[in-house]
Amino acid sequence: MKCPIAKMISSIAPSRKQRELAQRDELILDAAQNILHEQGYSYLTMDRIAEAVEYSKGTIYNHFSSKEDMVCSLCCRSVNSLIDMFSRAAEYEGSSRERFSAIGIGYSLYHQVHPMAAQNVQIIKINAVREKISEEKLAEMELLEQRIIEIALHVVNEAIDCGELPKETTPIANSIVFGCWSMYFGALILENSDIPLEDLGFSPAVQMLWLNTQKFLDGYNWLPLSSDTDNEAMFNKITSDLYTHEIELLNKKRKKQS
Amino acid sequence: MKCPIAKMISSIAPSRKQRELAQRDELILDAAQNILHEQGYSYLTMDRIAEAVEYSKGTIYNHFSSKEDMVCSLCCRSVNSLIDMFSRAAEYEGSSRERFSAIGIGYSLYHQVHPMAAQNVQIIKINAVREKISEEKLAEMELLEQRIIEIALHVVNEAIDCGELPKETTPIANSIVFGCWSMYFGALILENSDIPLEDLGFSPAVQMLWLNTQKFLDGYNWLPLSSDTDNEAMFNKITSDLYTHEIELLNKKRKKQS
DNA sequence: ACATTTTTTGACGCTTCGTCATATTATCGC
DNA sequence: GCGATAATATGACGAAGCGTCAAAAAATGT
Repeated sequence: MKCPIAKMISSIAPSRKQRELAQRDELILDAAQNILHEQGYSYLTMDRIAEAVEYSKGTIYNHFSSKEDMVCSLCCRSVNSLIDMFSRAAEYEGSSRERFSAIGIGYSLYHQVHPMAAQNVQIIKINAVREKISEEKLAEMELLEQRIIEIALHVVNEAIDCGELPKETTPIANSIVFGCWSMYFGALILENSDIPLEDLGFSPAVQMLWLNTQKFLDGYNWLPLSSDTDNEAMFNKITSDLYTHEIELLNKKRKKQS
Repeated sequence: MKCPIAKMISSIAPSRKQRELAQRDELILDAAQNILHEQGYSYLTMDRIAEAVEYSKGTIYNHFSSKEDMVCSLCCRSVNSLIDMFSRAAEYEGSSRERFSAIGIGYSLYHQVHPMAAQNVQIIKINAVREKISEEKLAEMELLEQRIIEIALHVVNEAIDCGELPKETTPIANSIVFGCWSMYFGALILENSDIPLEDLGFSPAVQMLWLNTQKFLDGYNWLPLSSDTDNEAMFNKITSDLYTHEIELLNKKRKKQS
């Protein structure tokens, strides 16, 4: 439960020592991420991390109160990256609907490049795991989640304000964000677990996700409707305008695999 | 890895011994479910289960090759219950859209009554957990999943056949089923993990889920559109026509809690 | 140069999983 | 019924991993 170092880092004036510690935080997280990536979650143990960073286990525990705490920190890094991507998407020049769609594409893309990030999120959503994460880390996570929701919500509200998304009797902004969040999150997990979706007759998840998002937004009458749009062109334009970097990484990955 | 008894049960002629063993299977699962329900997943250990059923640990391992295998079996039971509910929903008299909506309501309802079932599903979707489940059990699970998807898919195809759901250039039946599956599954997990959705400004998940499903189906132009329907009345009618039993259980649960 | 505080270390205790040699029970031929 | 053989049950045990803490080492202050 105790984790003396972590608390120090969060103070305002970053002394040399504090910087060093923050740096080691990252070092440890990098090592963990590596192990996770190369060998999978079952192989991730505190002893192995300690060995990888060449510090003792005790020192690791000065940075992270538990293994779960560490995985949660990895998730925080992921969400931070997502916040970056979402922010870019939210400022994309184009219709409000394009901006919102861009967020979805970003989410898909990020998790294609970092499949193991998805696993981590999945893991820390389990209550039995959550109860082992420190209060502070959970609070940090919640804050980040709040921020990322805010970004999506903001685009929806812009759409309502400019009339591209009709106001209804019930407040819908939250429902739309929640709907997409759950849809993308659910698809991610289903895609990521070894269930052979293709054997069950499904197309690639990303493709269905794109179609479903458009239909979902159509259902809310978010203009312009997908029937008035060349969706494939829109997808490609957004991707190349916003996410060239991610596409490059993805291609590199695919080359490596083959 | 070995689990001699389990294999015997699956043979065709059910002798007295085999019936006894199948019964003990259930006994163990019930005990596990109980512990899970009362004390949570972290408290679920093989020793405790053994103690609860008054058999030794070795005997438990004759029935289930691992703890994860057992949780997966619990999930199989859940999916079987869901298949029952879905089948009822698929035969509901009413429009195809009502039948499909009824499936969604069933899913929501089931997991409201059995929140811990959701946790189990969540857990066995994690790859690090999956790799500890026996091949046979995973195959069983996949078969059940296939059957349940089939039910939903069938309703969609009926809708296409009778013209209530317009055919499009791309095949959409799978996308619709996958879209709902991921949306419900994702919402379930988000709702179930201790994230305070309400603090983030969200309404109850079930409510949003219902709205979002309707909008989603509207997007696909599945007739009759929700704008031409009294959705609340429809929700209530389906619930009382099909799920009185579940509603009763839910009310009992609520009474207990207060 | 010494004292005090901070940080690091890894051996240790504890929990849990899953196994396997042994004990117990059931089955069957006679 | 009875002894032999097969099937099943048992729980002590080894292995692995988490998290702790007293003691060692390093840093800091005087």
